[in-house]
Amino acid sequence: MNATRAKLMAAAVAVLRDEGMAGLSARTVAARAGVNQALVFYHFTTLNGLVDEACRQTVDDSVEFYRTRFAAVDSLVELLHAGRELHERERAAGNVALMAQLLSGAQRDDVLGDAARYAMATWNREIEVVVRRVLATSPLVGIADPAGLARAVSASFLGLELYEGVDREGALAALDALEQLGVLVEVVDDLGPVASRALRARMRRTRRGR
Amino acid sequence: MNATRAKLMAAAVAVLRDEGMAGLSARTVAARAGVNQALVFYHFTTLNGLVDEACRQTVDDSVEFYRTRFAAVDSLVELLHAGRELHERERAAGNVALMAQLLSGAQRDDVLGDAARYAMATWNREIEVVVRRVLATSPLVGIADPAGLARAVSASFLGLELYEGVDREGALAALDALEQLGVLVEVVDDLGPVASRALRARMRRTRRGR
DNA sequence: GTCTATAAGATGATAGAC
DNA sequence: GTCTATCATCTTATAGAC
Repeated sequence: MNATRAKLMAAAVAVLRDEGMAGLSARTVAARAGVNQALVFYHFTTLNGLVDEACRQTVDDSVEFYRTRFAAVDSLVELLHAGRELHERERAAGNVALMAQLLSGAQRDDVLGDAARYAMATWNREIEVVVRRVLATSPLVGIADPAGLARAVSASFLGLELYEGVDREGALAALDALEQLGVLVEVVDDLGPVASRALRARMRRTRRGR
Repeated sequence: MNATRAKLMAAAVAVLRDEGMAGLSARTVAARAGVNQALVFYHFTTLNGLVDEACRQTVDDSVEFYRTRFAAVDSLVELLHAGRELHERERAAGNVALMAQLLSGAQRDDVLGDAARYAMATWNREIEVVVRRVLATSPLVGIADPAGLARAVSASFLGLELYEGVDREGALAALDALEQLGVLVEVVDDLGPVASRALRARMRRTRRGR
């Protein structure tokens, strides 16, 4: 694979992480890559074309990295631990900030829109498999919706990352509170069969009541 | 109050909602307001100054609108209903999209950063009061953190709104799944005193174990 | 493939007429 | 307060030399 292409894609990701969509231009990216600005258009036709490819590859790499880790998860406790580890690691790598900026820019541009849809779908597909497997042995099976939960989790992480950009302490407090709620689900998960049955009956009733 | 000032502020909010930060410029805002571009700088000194004032006022107005509504909430069931109503209404008004774009732009600009901090703090303050009051009569009192939960809720809504911009169906599925989990908390809330005590003891143990 | 040079246009912001 | 006209700077993108 071409070395300049790779340098430009890495630089595009770096600029989006550090400066956001507002700081992105063919010139800022090229300067970061240490190459000439015209090469952006030679290799990727348009600036958004570069962002598109760069984001897709970043997501593919991340998801690939976690595939084996996810495969080992088969209980809610393990899922909470894996989720925390994933979040810490992705955050440190700046990948969540990257996604947030991509989604933000995607509201206006169709190319970025496709890239954003691809990124979210790739993550959601992976998360949904794990959530589905974990829920299978939980009292919540048949009640909770794995596809919806997977989407809620990834979207919430995005929002938390945006928030962290302006208020780090507040975002950390939010994460702790969510982990707390995760523990609640964990406790429910550990209920005996009688309590489980009662809970499920109660939730079915509440659902119908809405 | 000056009419042109008001028109420019309304136009800035409209542009941010419909086109995002990427579509914002003194010219696009002025065109939308039906006034000359130079007036942005006459009235607000800089473009970000205009965005700053416009966002602050929008947040103040929204929070003010919900203050009486929130004051009537004193149970988890009511909180879930009020939250759903608030979300629908704010989403329809485009205020969540506005916040998401503000937060996105705030990663790079200090003026927008201040505005974003103000907006989040204003919402969080209001939500936290309600969460605290509701938790007071819940088995989760002393376990769940109202300040953290308030921040988690507002940040998650932001992420969901960004996600909805690229995948409407996915975002709606996520919202439904979250409402489902809300029902779970509601069920816990309705436990009798014996079950409550058992749950709290169990959660304390789990917390220490971490 | 990579560079320089440059076109064609958008941007924030200001000066000055009215 | 509002306008026109303008500056300096930045943008994406291309043409053509090497």
